[in-house]
Amino acid sequence: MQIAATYDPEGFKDRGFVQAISEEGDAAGQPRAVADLEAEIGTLEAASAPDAPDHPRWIWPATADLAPALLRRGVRVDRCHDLALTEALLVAYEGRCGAPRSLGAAWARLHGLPVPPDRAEGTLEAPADNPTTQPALFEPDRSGLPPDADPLRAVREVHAEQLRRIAATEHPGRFRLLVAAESAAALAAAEMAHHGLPWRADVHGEILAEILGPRPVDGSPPRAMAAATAELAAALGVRALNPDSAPQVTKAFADVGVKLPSLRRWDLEKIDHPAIPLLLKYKELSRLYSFNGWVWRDTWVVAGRFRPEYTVGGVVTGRWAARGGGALQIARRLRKAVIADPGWVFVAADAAQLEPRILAAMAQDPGMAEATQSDDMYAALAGVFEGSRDQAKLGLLGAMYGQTGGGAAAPLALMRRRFPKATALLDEAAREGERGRLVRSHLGRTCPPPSERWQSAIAGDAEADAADDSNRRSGQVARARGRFTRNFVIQATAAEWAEVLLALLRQRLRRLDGAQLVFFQHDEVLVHVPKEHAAAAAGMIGECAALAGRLVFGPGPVRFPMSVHSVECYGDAK
DNA sequence: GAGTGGAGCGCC
DNA sequence: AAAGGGCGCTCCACTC
Repeated sequence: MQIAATYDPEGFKDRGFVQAISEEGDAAGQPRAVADLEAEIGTLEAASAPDAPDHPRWIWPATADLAPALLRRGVRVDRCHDLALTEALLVAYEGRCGAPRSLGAAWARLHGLPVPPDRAEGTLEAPADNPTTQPALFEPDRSGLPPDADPLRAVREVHAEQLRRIAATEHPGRFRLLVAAESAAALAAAEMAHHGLPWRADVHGEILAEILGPRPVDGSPPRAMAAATAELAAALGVRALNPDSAPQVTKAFADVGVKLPSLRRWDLEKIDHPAIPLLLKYKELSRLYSFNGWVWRDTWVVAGRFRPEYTVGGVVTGRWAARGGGALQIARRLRKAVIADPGWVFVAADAAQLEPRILAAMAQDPGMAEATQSDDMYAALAGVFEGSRDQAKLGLLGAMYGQTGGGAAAPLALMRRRFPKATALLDEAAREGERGRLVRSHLGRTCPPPSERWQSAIAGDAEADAADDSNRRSGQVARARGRFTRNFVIQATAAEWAEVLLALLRQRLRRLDGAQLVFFQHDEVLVHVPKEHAAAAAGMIGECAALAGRLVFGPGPVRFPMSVHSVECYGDAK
């Protein structure tokens, strides 16, 4: 059963409307005003089992606006159709990537009215002392609907129109799966933000103290950083130096006769001078201090949980973005602070070599598909690449990233010869990009059109006097676009496979009392679960990975193995 | 003093 | 001759 649901944009926070609608998107019941929309949703969710045929699928403006409030009240929703996320997928498919996606925008487009811009998402505030703080009585309305519009009717109309547009895509079944997975992912993201990632502030503090020294009381740099700065200055023969200042560092090295091509670690490591290791040491310490130091811990770890906010579809390729605390860049050495509650464990799973497997499945390349039978594709292909696993990895990754030169040249040539179908798929995507065309993932997520810079570089090509220079530049811009589209088809399809996996896993984990999804990072998932359920959760992850492969690509030979570990500490997972 | 852009790092 | 995709975050330098 599908139920349209929306807050009353005019009313108190909790007021809203619901109405049953048919599979085709038509009204199938009377609209009802309810005094407490969240309670109403909870009641209807609880009225039937999740796998019952009449269990609700909520058609609503935006999961990100509704799900947090529902979770605060203990309401867990099973399925939804997120109109804003779907609208974003559809406008991108139709070549208008980035067009406003709110319910109000979609409704205005439908009626030929001026389209309001999306309301900027508020910047994420550091969490308050009490993470369950009640929201304000009036929530700002983000729907973008004009005040005189009937919100329920807008939901109904936009939904019906979206169903029509989905049916008009080249592969409607695939697109429907994409919409379902994206909507389920939004529910999962809200749940993860609600649960938070277990984080031991005391263990974090021990790591910092060990590496940086005691916490400074006055905002001065910690002991180890001050020492590294002093040693660096001494080695360069200067009295004082700010190692974070590129001009100062460049000049100090120049004064001792060393020309630095850049301050990147990669470039610095090639230079033989006693001050270089000191500079690298400083950069390492400084990164920890400024990015994940005491200030970070005190800001983001509240009541034993790290609570970032995830943005589903926040990246053009369909990967999630995260705001707050750099959630998708948790440094490896800090994962020691991610420790399960007493009696609980993490079941940590990551998809092994996901992107080459995605390529094998998309391209239906028999040689690559054969290699996916192994848990280590690169090792399985070493024979093809003159016995070297490293060369196999270089060839596969280089082909997907658009690398051409350097050490990758030889393995890329082998890749081209031995896996022609896979190479052809990538080359085709790159060619389309270089011509300014759009490319799509397997399920239909579509890349943005070329930037203005790209357009003007190509256009400027014809007019420029210095034709050589201009040609070279426009060629560079076109090739950069080609590398983007080449990678897009793989990264975007990998992201949708991962979202399908997440959607399946989220459903299945309901059977395990207490199990919580607490972290998701592109191809990796962390489940926090009572110890006695760890084996069951691990089994579910493997099953869901295999099922995700069949749902996205249909039956086929490509394997998607997961590497799964039950650990008390995330740092022990790999 | 606030805002912007680039450099650089580290996660996938 | 060389030519690697996506992000978030922090720093500095620079501009207004």
